[in-house]
Amino acid sequence: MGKPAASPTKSLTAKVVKTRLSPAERERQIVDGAIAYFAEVGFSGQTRELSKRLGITQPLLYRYFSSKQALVERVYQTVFQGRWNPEWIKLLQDRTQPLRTRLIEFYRQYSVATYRPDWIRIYMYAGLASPSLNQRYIKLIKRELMPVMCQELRHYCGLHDVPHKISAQEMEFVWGLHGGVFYYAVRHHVYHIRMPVSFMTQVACSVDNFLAGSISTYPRVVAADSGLAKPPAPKKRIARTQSISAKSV
Amino acid sequence: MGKPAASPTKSLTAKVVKTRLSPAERERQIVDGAIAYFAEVGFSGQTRELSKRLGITQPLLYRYFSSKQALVERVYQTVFQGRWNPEWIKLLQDRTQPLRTRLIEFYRQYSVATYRPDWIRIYMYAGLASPSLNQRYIKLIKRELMPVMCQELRHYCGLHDVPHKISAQEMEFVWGLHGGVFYYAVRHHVYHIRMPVSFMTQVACSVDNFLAGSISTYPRVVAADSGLAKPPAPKKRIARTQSISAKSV
DNA sequence: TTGTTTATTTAGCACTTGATAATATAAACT
DNA sequence: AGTTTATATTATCAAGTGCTAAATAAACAA
Repeated sequence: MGKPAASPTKSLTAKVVKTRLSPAERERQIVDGAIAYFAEVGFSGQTRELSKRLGITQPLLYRYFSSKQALVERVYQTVFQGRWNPEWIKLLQDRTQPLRTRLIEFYRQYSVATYRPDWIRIYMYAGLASPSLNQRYIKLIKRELMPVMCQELRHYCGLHDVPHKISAQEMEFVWGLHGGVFYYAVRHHVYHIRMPVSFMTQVACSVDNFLAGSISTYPRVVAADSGLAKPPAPKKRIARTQSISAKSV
Repeated sequence: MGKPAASPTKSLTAKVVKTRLSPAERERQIVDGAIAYFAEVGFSGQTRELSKRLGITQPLLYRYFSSKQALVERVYQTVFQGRWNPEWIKLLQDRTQPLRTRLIEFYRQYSVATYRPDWIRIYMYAGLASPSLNQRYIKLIKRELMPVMCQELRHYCGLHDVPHKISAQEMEFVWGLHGGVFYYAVRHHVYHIRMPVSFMTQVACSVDNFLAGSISTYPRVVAADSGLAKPPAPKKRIARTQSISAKSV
């Protein structure tokens, strides 16, 4: 069975007790290990290497998951699911606090839930392999988070009685902040850039700048939408957009 | 040799003219194909499938590249190299134009060079597989682009005679804008999200908000750094940083 | 103890995949 | 046309890879 080279003197300590786990426990262990492993090497990682890291044999994986694909999808599901906390909406809508405070606190909590190496890496691997899951996640953000942020931003900017629905331009306006914060996390956790400014310091700074600018910028965005969202009749001149010197290069 | 099923009547048209390319041309063709292929499926893509797409046999790849790894590195090199145009610095420093105009024009040109599916996807695959290349690229941005943007931003905010060097906090401030713009491109080209607001419209909007906020925010960032960048003598109280209500959730 | 159940391992199949050597063949040069 | 040169293909290897069936051993019940 074992390698004949193993000296018998070690047999006392070498007799590794292979405990049999309950199916539920073993399954959880496999999923956890798979998350860590696939986050590290991507979904083209091998089942043998995964099993090795788990300290089990490779065929055992197939007792719990019918195929590698099934395991991968379980990893997807586990990672993407339950990352959204509905409490965040209430937090953002709590107007007893300044919006600045709410946004900063939101990003603090949001980052704890999602901006960690495992999540971000699997998020990126998944997005590259097949973007449908990311699309769904982004749709969640777009549906749950963005309208609330826009609503609070309208209030913050004194736009109290804007009749029309929140527009795509307004959403995109907020995505600007959101994307900047996200990319900080990517540089940090995926590219392993040394970040001289802490995440929360940077969030505070970004939020400050975002809000300070919004006072003058956001009303224009809100106003622009109502009329310009759909084709606003081709009244304007043609050469309107940027025709900045094409001199260079 | 061939499949016996092939009817001889087809031999006239079926005789595909396999043109022999010059080594330089063939090599270029392989690299181009490899960029497109690896951008699509990642670097775990197979050499057989790549050769199939190129319309050549798989061993032919090994006449031009000693190993798959060599080809991959050539792809890295080709994609990452020569994306940076030094003219952009001059463009950004041309104070005969408003900073807003310069920033928008910069992002127009920058996006043409880098925010395309191939580049972004390979950038992300590379970053996940081994971040060293991305680190080098980000270092380039940090060294060439960020200081210039910060300098122009100082000028824009009327901070004419700031003695000290541009700080990490200032750089990070600009990364906020840069990251937001980048993430737009990721959502668009990697996650294939339908973007209802065009890239340039969104860039203009982000730049506007960034600049509008900077007037009040950036001076504080610049000032904060000079003293606080390095450990500023432990004079201050301890519980200084964020102590935002930890009440929720 | 003995038997039953089932988690876990051993052994191995079928296929893929990077890589190589031998061979064929198109172009270049007498 | 005949010879040479180097491009391109065919055939194939060895290691890796997802997956399966049978053997083994731990837990539990009689």
